[in-house]
Amino acid sequence: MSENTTANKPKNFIYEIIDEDLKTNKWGGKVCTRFPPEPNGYLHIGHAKSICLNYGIARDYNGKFNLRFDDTNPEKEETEYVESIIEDVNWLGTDFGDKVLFASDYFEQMYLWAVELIKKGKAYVCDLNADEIRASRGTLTEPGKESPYRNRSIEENLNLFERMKNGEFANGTKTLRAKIDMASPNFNLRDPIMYRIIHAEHHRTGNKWCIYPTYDWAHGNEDSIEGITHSICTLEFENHRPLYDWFLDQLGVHHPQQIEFARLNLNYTVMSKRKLLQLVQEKYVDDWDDPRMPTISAYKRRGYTPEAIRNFAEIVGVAKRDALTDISLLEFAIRDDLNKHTQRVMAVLNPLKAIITNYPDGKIEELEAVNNPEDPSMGSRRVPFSKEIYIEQSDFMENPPKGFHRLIHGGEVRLRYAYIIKCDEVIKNDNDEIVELRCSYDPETKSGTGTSKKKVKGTIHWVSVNHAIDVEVRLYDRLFTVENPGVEENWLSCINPNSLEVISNAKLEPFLRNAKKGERFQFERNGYFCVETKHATNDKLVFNRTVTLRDSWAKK
RNA sequence: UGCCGGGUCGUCUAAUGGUAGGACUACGCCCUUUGGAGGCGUCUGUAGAGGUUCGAAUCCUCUCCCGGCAGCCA
Repeated sequence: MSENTTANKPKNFIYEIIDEDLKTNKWGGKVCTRFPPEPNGYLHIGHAKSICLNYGIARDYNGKFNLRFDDTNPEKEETEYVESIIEDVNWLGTDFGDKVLFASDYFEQMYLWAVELIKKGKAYVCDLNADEIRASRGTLTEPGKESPYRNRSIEENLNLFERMKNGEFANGTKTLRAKIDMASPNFNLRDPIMYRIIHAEHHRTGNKWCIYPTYDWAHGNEDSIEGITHSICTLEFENHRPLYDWFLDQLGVHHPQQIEFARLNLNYTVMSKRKLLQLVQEKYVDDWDDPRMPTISAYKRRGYTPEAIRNFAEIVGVAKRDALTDISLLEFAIRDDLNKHTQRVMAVLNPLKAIITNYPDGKIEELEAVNNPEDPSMGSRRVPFSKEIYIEQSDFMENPPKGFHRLIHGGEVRLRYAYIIKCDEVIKNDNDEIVELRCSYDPETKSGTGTSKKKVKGTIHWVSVNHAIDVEVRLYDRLFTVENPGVEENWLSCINPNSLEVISNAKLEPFLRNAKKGERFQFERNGYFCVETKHATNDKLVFNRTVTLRDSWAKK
């Protein structure tokens, strides 16, 4: 619980607030944070930032971190979402104690507190309908008008509120409102609604309740009940803080400090749950975990690691200014992690057959290949080499541009872990398409022998034809063609039509035959890939491309 | 035209009256049996105008720009 636990970390303004609180003993040395999702959709990378922030604070200060579902609206919430959220929060590696918490477990307490406010003359039952309330709220420049029901007696309010709870009234016919100030420049203080009548089945409380607390009334109560010290939320709640404070002050209960920070926005994607839901419902993507989505489950399926996500959260930092973060920061985080930890392997995505004419028929050599040059402890493997191999179509050019380091007609290139070969002949079909290469190899140039005097500019990967396994590979690109689709009037028209490319006949070295679902590899010179966990058949392995390798040649 | 926030390299983020720094990106060089990784280097920034001060990104004033707020959503 000391400051030096964070002494070597870069501090954001929230850490500074907490340091100061510890110094002044504001909370008796306690630090308690929470992540309070509404179970109305899947978690996305922006939520991951919030989770990392809140959990990171609890961890760094030896405090406590709660996972609490803000399930106050039965019409939008589902158990499926609760389950996915728990899974994602776990996957990120947070420790939220021995149980998951729910706002719905506090409904009784909140009801009692509402009664208390009525008794203090601070809340009243209002018979205005939604339209009438909107009409009387005023505008940006004009104050609102007080409800004609604002000055009901405490007894009448108590009676009416109980009858609301008992289900005597239809949806929308009555609300419980806080009696604050209809002339406040802050709309949130113009007699905000605390309870609305919703006759709907709640995913946890069933039909026990037909009145449900609004966010404004519920949220501070939830934080208070759990003993939260720092209630961290995003900027759009800044205007709600005075109300958060007002409720807690009226109640005289534990009063956490609300602190707002700027939510994460990533370019070339959308981050609103509403939009993500629409992408799913209208089938622009597979599902919430479609690898093109910015959801946690999608990143997981695509091959991202929790470490990379956490590191990304660290890299983007925490501040109050609005930001549109470049996706390259995320890609850096995942490459950085995968580079250090993944097994290298050779895979030819778009095969072109090459026959090494002077290599003996039927001969097979088992060549040694390093598994990970970044980590010698990962050892090496044997890769079969033979007369017929596949190389990448893009590794051969008849009319190469200046600076092309790969195979050309009459030129030489090294086959990774094998020999230097020379292209002697280009075979084409009737359509003038290259269908095969005839090459010759130099036996003196075998990899690792140190006998090669030759120097070639390029090294390309390959797979032995007779040993190759056929796999499907899915290449993903950004889901949108514009940097900030979320602000476009017709954002759906900005969807990238080429965000998914399926390659059904990629060739892999046999080492991968028994790759397990979710396993990650680097396909040398191509990128990082992982075995698909969801839509894959048994007869063929399917790989998802997590991210490409940096490619300083492709950029020209 | 109301209230609340916010403006620092292309992007994200530090500097809390005392040398505007880091990461990413881009570019260049070195190295390399992955055009990967790694190493080195370069470019680019305090929204504007005044003021206070020996000294201002930081404090004051005015201006400009951006975001949020008029759900019985969160």
